[in-house]
Amino acid sequence: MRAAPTILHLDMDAFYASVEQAAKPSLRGKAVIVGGLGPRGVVATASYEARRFGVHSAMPTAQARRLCPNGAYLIPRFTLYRAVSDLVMARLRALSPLVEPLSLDEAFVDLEAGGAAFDSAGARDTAERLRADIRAATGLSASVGLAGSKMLAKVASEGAKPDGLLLIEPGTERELLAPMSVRTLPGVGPATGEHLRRAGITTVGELADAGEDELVRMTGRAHGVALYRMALGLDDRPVVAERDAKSVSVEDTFDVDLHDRVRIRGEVQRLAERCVGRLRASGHSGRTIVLKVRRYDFSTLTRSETLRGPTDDPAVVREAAARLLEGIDTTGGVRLLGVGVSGLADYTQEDLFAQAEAQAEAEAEARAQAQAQAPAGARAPVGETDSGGADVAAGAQGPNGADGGAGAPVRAEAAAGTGAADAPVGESPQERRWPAGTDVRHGEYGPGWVQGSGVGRVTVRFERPGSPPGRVRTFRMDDPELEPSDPLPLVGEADGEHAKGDGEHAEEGAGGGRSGGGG
DNA sequence: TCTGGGGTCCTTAACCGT
DNA sequence: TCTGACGGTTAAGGACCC
Repeated sequence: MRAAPTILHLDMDAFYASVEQAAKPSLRGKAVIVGGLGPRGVVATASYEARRFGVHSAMPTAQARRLCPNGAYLIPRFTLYRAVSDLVMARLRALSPLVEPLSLDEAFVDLEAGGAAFDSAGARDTAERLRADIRAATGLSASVGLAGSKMLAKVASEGAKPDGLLLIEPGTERELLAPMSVRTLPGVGPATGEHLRRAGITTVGELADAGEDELVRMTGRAHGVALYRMALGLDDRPVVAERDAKSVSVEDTFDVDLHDRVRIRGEVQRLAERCVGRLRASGHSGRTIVLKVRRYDFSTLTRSETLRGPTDDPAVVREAAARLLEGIDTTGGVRLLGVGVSGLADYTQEDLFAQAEAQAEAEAEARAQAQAQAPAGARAPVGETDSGGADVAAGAQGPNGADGGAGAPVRAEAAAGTGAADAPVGESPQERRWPAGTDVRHGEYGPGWVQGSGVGRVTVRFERPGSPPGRVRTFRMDDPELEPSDPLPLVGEADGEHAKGDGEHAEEGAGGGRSGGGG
């Protein structure tokens, strides 16, 4: 009674980069790198064309530019990726109620639970239809792994990439795994891999031979047991739809290290506000406030404080974060700051009033106890919770249209300035930023995207998902005809229209993608 | 120009109460 | 009363994943 290979793992190929290529016809077949573009940015996703140059995720963008100077470097556009992801996940949910998303571009599906397949042939069939379906809906390719467990399905999809399908027949898993590197197992990263290598273990087969006791001794209880089972191909974790979030956090890495204590305090306050904004948006409150500080030498400290009860009051989180910061030595400089909240409860707006009260009282310890106990029944009208009103407004200044902020955290001061009145920057007031990859619309030329900018100019390529590669034009940064716009759907109202296939050599357009003023 | 951002889970240590 | 074992909670750090 071995399990039929009806656990499916789906992995979209080079997802962010593929979406960009689908959205920007001139980039198809070109090296595309999506990630942070600042001096400390890293690559989130590289297209397969870029990987041929040795570029891969998690590599510093600066290094990627050295390896692949002619690639197109773009900031991530999460709103668009999320929209595409929703289309894909909807396809999966049509197959089974048991869909477990791992990220925007990956998910497990229990086909048997949905009645979509009960044996190898059925699973293969379903998976091929799914891949075709996803391609039709999004224009993107996906790789699929099928096996009797999550771990093996994932190993299979890895082997299927790109644009493939691989099914591991029950009974063959041990032989299949044995020669593979220990690093192919989920949970074995650089540290554990190196640890095992020093013990002379490099393959999954050797891992299995080592035995459970030995592995537990080497890597600890939980890890060792899991490792041994995986090495044998054993994995009975179920596919679970809907898992609750356990924490919410935000962090920013700065272009240059921060030294000024006042500035550092200010940034922590901003991060606390942002964090609470996200916390509330998710309908949660939380009990433990965490401050994260990465110093100039990359050493990372965290400090946390657990409150008496959960809160979603920005003032409370700000103050806790400020307190935690006071205990940290920042001489030498700070490269990253972060604020998080964990110990989540799904308290929502009604509890705000009670929370604020409880916290105000928190200093007076004895009474706080009584407060926490108070029934949540005292639901205050939202309008009355003064603090509530205030931070709703504060939260509202963030999501100003595009979520572009995600791409350029480091320039937060400038970027946040778009909607906020708080920009203290006196000079160059109308200076707009046009990060590479941004969607724009021009009054005369229509939709396009920013290919690069610098020295007061911005270069835009006018094309859209359904169109042939478009042509490039350069404008002044403050051109009134030019404005940011929302992304267009990848597949949709096929704008049939003018299919003017003029030559307009799109070639070498990618080269222009470099945004740096360097050129 | 070294090394993002958002998470999860595990381990260890300290501390408290039984 | 002293001591030890043990469990739960909190805090800090680390590994890992996409």
